[in-house]
Amino acid sequence: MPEILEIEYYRRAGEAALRRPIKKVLMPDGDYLRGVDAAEMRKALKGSLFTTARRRGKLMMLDVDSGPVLGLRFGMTGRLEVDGAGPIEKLEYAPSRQNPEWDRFGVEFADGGTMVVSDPRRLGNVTLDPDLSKMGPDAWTGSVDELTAALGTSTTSLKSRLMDQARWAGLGNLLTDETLWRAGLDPHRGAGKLTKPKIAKLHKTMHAVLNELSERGGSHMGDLQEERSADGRCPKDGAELRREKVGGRTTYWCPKHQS
DNA sequence: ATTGTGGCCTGCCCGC
DNA sequence: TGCGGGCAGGCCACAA
Repeated sequence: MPEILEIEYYRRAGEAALRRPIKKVLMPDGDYLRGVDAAEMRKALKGSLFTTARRRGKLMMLDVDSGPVLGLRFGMTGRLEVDGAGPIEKLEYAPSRQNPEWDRFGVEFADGGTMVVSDPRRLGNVTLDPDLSKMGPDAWTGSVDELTAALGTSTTSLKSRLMDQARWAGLGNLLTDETLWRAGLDPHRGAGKLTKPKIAKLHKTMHAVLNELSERGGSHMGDLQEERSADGRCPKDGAELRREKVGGRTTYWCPKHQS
């Protein structure tokens, strides 16, 4: 489920996990660790505490006072729970009922509380010292110039470029569709073919989407969302929405006003 | 290098 | 009610 907005909710929730000594590292699913084994992870966290909760794109990071950085990626169905509660949100596709079997990683604090990553589909992962060099600017804070650079002269579709985390980090399928729909841009349009004013509009629209949907409660709260189904119609002009794969992802868009 | 594709996993929903 | 197919908000390895 999570895109940049949800990861930001998790980051905020993660602030409740700061400055609490870690008593135990919970690793019920060894495969959930990437590039680090259970012993190394335990060594890095046990007896230490988190000092900062950060985020870049869809990557959440918790700085550990002893030096390492814990990286959390949530995949499509991951969620973070601190002291048994997740941030308030509606889970559209992820199972809404919690199941302890889906706990993949966590820590138990000396005070008895916990921070747990639950991920039914196991597409997320946990790392130490995540490599940020292959990640683009954060979509929420990136500038117009950075967006322009991210689009570059690429001939790939605008949609797939916006979702390329190595160029522009944070947008997922829903936020991209909502943004392009509001900006009146055809998702198939060549990424590197936008005029300067179009890029400026895209940037402005994207920020409006992020700020607005963040307040509404998440990536699934877009104006387009409820029409994301068979026979969906454009909320702007009533045209029948197209549903097709763009950049490998199911895409809804309005052929009447997106060009 | 860049771009497209398939696959990873599992749960859920819909139609039969 | 049960079953099978298709779907899923992400990301990575791989091939062309």
